[in-house]
Amino acid sequence: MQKKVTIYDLSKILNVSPATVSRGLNDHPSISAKTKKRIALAAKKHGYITNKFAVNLTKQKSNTIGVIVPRLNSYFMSTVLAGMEQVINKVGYNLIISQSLESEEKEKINAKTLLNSGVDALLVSLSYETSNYDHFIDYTSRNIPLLFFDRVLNLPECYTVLIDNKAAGYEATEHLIHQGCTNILHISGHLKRNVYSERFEGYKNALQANNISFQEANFLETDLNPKKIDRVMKHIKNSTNKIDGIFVSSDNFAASCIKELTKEGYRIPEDIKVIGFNNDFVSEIVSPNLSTIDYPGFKMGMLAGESIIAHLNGNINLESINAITLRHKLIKRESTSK
Amino acid sequence: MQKKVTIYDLSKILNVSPATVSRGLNDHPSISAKTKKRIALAAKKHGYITNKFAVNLTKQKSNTIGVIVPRLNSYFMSTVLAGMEQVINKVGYNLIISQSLESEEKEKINAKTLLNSGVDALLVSLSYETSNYDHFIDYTSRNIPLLFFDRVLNLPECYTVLIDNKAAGYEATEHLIHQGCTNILHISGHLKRNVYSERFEGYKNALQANNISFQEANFLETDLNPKKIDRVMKHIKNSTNKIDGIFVSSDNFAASCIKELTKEGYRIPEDIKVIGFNNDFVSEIVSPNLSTIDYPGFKMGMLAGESIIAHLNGNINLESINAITLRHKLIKRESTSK
DNA sequence: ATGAAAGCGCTAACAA
DNA sequence: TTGTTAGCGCTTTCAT
Repeated sequence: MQKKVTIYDLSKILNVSPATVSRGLNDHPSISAKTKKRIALAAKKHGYITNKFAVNLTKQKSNTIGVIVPRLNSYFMSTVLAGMEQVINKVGYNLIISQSLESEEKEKINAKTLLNSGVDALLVSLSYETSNYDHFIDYTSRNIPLLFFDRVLNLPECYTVLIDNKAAGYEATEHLIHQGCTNILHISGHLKRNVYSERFEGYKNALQANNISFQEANFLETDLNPKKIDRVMKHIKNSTNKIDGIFVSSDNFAASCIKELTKEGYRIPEDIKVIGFNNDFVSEIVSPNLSTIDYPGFKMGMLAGESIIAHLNGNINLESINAITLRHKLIKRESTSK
Repeated sequence: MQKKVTIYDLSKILNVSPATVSRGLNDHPSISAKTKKRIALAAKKHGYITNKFAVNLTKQKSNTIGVIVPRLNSYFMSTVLAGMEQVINKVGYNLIISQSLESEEKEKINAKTLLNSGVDALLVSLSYETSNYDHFIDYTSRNIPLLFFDRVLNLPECYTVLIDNKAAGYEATEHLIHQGCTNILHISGHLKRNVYSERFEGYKNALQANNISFQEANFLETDLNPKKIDRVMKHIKNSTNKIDGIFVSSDNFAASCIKELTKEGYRIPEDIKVIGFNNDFVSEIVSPNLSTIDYPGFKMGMLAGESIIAHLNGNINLESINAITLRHKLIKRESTSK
C-alpha cells in the first residue's frame, strides 16, 4: 500500500506553502510559471493525486450527476444513457446511475441515496408506479437541479425532455388508417405514465379524426413484457370484429406480436398491419420489417445532459423552461404496407 | 435555498455534543435509546441529511464503485450493468458508470477520472484497442480492488469474471458440423480481445477435431457493426468454396446476416446455417430463429458485483482467485436445423 | 508571488 | 453514556 501523498508533503518537499501548491496545481494566475512547473514536476514524481473527498467537502459539490431510470437493460434506455454519458463526461462530470426496477419504493430510496451522496443534479425517468412527487422535493428545496426525461411528471415546475407522444401516437394510428385499417387494436403500457397515456390520446384522436369510433375492446393496457404475449394473442383471436391493425407502444412487443401472429397463420401485413414504437434494432430484423416511430434516444440523452450542464454552469436557467420536445419520425416499413 | 443543517446545529439544539449526535445518527451502541430517539427526531424535524463529503473525507472511502465498459448501448452490456447495479445498490453502494467507446485513450482518461473521484473499486470490460495495463497500476499500487469482466486482460494478476469462450466457440462450431456443415465461415470481432480470439480458437479446434482443415479465407475479423454487413456479403458471394455454415461472434450481426442472406436468395438453414453468440432478444425474433450461445450477462454482472463487494467487506480475497468462469449454453434453433 | 490560518462536516481516540 | 479534540486534505481570504 503506497502511502498517499498530499499537498502538504509536496509543500515540504518544495519548501513552499500548501496554499502555493494548491494554487499551482489548479493553475492559479498568481503563481509564477517557474513555481508551477516545479510543483507539477514534484506532483508527477511522487504520484500525487488530488483527494476529491477534500475538494468536495470544501467546495460542496461533487461533479457528479445522478440518474434514475426504470431499468438499465432496455435498448432505448441504454441508448439514452450512452448519450448522457458522452456529453457529461466530456465536461468532467461523472454519472451515478441507478435503476428503480419500476418500483416507486426503490425510486424513493435511490433518490434519497443520490441526494445523500451529494450529486450536483438529478436526471430521472419515472417508474411505472410512481405517482407522487414527494421524494423529489428534497432536491428542489435544496436547489439541486432536477430534470425529467421520457417518463415525466405532469407538473408545471418540472423541467422535462421528451418527444410529443400524442402527435407520434396520432401519426402511427393515422398511418394504419391510411393503409386501410379500420379496426385497430392499441397495445399500451401503463396509462399512469405520460408516454403511454399520450400515445393513447393520439390514437383516439386519430380514430376520431377519421370517423372511426373508439372501441374499449380495442385497447389493451399491458406491461409490454414480450413474455406475456399470450394474453394479447387470445384477445386478438377472440375479438368479435376482426382486427386489421395493431399499434404497439414498444418495438420489442410489436416484434413478438408479429412473430406470434405469423406462427398462428396470420399474414402480416395482408391480414393485420402492425406498427411499433421506438425504432429499436429489432424493428429492422423482424420479418416483415416493422414500421415504427423513430424515437431519438441518444439525442434525448445528450440533450438532457447538455441542459443540466448548461444549467449548472449558469449558462441557461432551467426554471424558465418547462419542456424540450424532440423531433420524432414515422418510419414506414413492410409491416404496414398495402 | 434552505440552509443546510449540520450535526453541530443539532448538538446545539439538543444540548449534547456533536459526537453524541454523530453516534446517535449512526446507531452507535453506547448511546442510550432515549438520546437516540431525541436525535433522530430533531434530525428529521430540521431536515438534516448527512454530508457524505465529510464522511468520505474522514473515512477515505466513498461507497462508490467505478465501472468502465466499451459502450452502454449494447444489449449484453446493459444486461450486465443491470445485474451489477442490483447487487451493489442493495448493500448501499453506488455505481459510477463510464464508457470507453472502444478507445484506449478514453479508457485511460476514465480510469484516471474514476481513480480521482475516489471509487472504492473498479470494474472493467476492455475496449477493442486496449493493449496495455499501465492505466490500471495506479489502482493496484493503491490497493484499490480491480476486477475485469467479459473482455479481460490475459495477466495472472488480473481477477476476472467471464465465460469459457473457447469452449463456447468450440460447441457452436461443432454444432454446425454436426448439422452437416463442412465449409464454415467465422465472423469474429477484433482478435485483440480475449472473447473473440478464444472463440476463434474454439472454432479452429472444433474444425481440427472433426478433420476439417482451417481456411484463412473462412475467417473474417470485423468490428461486428451491423451497418458494415456489405463486406461480409461480398465475401460470402465471392468465396470459391460454397459456404454452408456461419459462426458469428454476435447475435446482432448474425441476425443482420440472416436478413441480408435471405434477401439475396439464400435459404437459411437449407443453404447456409447460422449460429450467433449471446442469446440476445433479437435471436428469438429473427426468422428463422437464431441458434446461439446463451451468455449469462445478468448473472455475470451480479457475480462481478458480489465478488467486489465481498472483497471490500473482507469476506473473500480476490487475490487468491484468478478467474470465475460462468456456465454458457448452446441454444439450438431453426437457423441451424437440418 | 507567496504564506498563514480558518473552515468545510464528520468520525474516533481518548477522557471523563 | 457522553464530551473534547484532533484530524481527514483541500481551498480561500487576508496578510505580507
